[in-house]
Amino acid sequence: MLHVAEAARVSVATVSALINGTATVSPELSQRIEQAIRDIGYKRNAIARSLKMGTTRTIGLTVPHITNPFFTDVVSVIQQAFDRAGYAVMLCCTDEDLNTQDDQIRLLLDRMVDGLIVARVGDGAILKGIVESANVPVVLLDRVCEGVDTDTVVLDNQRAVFDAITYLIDLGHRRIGYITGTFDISPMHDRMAGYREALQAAGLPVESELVRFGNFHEVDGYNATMQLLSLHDRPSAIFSANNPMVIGTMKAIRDIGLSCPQDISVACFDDFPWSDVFQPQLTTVSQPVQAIGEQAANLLLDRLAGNRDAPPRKLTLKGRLMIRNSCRPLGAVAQSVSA
Amino acid sequence: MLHVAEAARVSVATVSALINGTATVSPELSQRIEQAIRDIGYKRNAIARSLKMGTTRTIGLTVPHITNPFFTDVVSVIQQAFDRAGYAVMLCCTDEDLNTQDDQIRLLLDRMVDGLIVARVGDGAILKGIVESANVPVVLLDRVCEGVDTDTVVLDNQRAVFDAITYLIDLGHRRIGYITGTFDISPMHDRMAGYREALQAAGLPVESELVRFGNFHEVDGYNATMQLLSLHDRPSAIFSANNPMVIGTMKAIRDIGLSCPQDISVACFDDFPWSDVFQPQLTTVSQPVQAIGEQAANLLLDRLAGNRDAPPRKLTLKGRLMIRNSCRPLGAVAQSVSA
DNA sequence: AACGCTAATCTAAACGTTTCGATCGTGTCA
DNA sequence: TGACACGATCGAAACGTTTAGATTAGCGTT
Repeated sequence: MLHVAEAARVSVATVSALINGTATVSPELSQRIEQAIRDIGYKRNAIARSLKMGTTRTIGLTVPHITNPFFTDVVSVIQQAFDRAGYAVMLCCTDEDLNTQDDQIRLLLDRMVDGLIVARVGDGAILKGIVESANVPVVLLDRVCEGVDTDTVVLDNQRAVFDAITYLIDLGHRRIGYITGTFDISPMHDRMAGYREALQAAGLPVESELVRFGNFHEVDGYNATMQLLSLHDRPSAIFSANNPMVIGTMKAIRDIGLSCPQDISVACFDDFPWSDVFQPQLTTVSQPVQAIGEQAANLLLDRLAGNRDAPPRKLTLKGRLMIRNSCRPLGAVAQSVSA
Repeated sequence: MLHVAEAARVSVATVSALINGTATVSPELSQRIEQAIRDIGYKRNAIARSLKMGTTRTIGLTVPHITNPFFTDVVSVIQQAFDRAGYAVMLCCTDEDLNTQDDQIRLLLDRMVDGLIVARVGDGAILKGIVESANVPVVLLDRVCEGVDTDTVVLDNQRAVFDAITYLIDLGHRRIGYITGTFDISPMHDRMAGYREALQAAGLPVESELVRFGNFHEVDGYNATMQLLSLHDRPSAIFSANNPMVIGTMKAIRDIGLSCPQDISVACFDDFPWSDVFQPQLTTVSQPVQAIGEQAANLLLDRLAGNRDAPPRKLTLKGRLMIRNSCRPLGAVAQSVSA
């Protein structure tokens, strides 16, 4: 900018005024300056600007795994929304690891991000600290965090799983295996509550041998399913509480020589774009990813636009059960298949 | 830092020296400073540091669509690699749009990213300018760019498609539909060359009615497939040159009342994690995503480590044909199926 | 003619670091 | 004992912007 100013024989203040439109500058100087900018190929340095202005027009986004299609889609929507608003987004993947998450949030804050969207991991003690020291607005995505009172957008997980399990019960299933991630994040907790609630509403027992834990990855779903299928009295249906794990479930079913839905019914949380067209067509709980991403972006953009003092807004969206053909009715139909 | 210095009754220079270990500072001052840092909760401002140092420890990464599983995986690998190295990554999605890409690259450069990894779009004129003005190292991913001479990691696309098409020909297919994206990006061009080469090697004609263009999205694959299937003499196999489009292909096959592989064989570029387990199990060309991401990251990290003057390095990796059950042999087997 | 008002422009401080060169004790050696 | 080197510390400039406040010129009023 100094060079531009010299070339145009004006002060840097005038150049700045012209670029930002913060003051009127005469036509002749404007022209000289614009010419100089072109000649030199000047580009404003956003870092210097950020330092002075105290804002980077960059936000931080952390998710557990970008390869989980749910997060892929949400990240994509959020990225687009901020792109439109002229913000850059720094993406971090925490790999479901609390320390990694802490490091990454620190890294983002050091870089003076203007805001944070976090699909958190772990118990959120650090998050609490950040939200309370309250220099940047934070919106929590997909996962609430007790004790952290800030903008949030989540799904009504309990209701969604309740509906899915009730659907299985209505089909005649009585022993329904349930594969979950660890309970330190709210969705897993709430989804489990939906499972319990549905069983209880139907007067069925909640049997602990039917509930298996995994660490969110395909391989965990595989192992959990293997355990379920080798039970003495094996379940007739399996519900997987996240979608990378359901791939493992299907592989386990195949490897053990069974088939879905003939021998065992399967449903899971989170939809796949290809579910409609490959067999078995999975019955899933579909999250409104577009809305989730947009709402999260809007909440944050609103804070960034200056609306800092409004009380925390908590949005809860509804999931939708997508009934396809991976779950079969038990009873009458069972005979016809085994015949 | 000023506050820390005051609280510890030292100069800012000493605080800086301690934090960065750039000079020895006596035990007693060290202790006072560390105490002050803890008391105040001081965090070094990375923006100010970047301004002074001329480096942000941030890189820019642009891809066409993060929802394309290939890019999802590559982004994930790259993100991890830079995370390990203490770099942040700014992610941009260009949506296969040249102007968007230009804007985003400018945005990244304004923010003084230390380097750029680009899966480009369009003809790359801007890219050429950037690479030539040469203040930041650029590595090209997945897509080369003629006239731009810089580090690159790509697949041997022609060979990979040659192998896939040859496989179909060996199965007895003679009319093989081919769905491609536009030729302004190198992989589409090279993959088409592989298709041509395979047909010619087998003495088969390249018929233009069998080649359909789409804009990389599922819906484009759908439309292209519809056209292919309504040809007077329809193809017995379809190869899709990217993987979002193959979902559209499968939907079109379903909607038109045919089934794969009984009525029509399908193969595509890029693998899916679930291909093994859902029916039909797609035969695909699998790219070594892990290696691609790591190599790209390594090339850039090497430049960032100071190795600026080495001549551009061009890496070409090999794809792998994953034969599953979505393509069936023509001839003898055909009868037994239709019986 | 002196005055005030407005519009255009400039000067200089500030943002929070890093780093060069200067300063100041202290101990060592001739 | 004076000179000197050395280690520890500090002062201040610099990175490239923004912006408050000062300055200047032009012009209409009284």
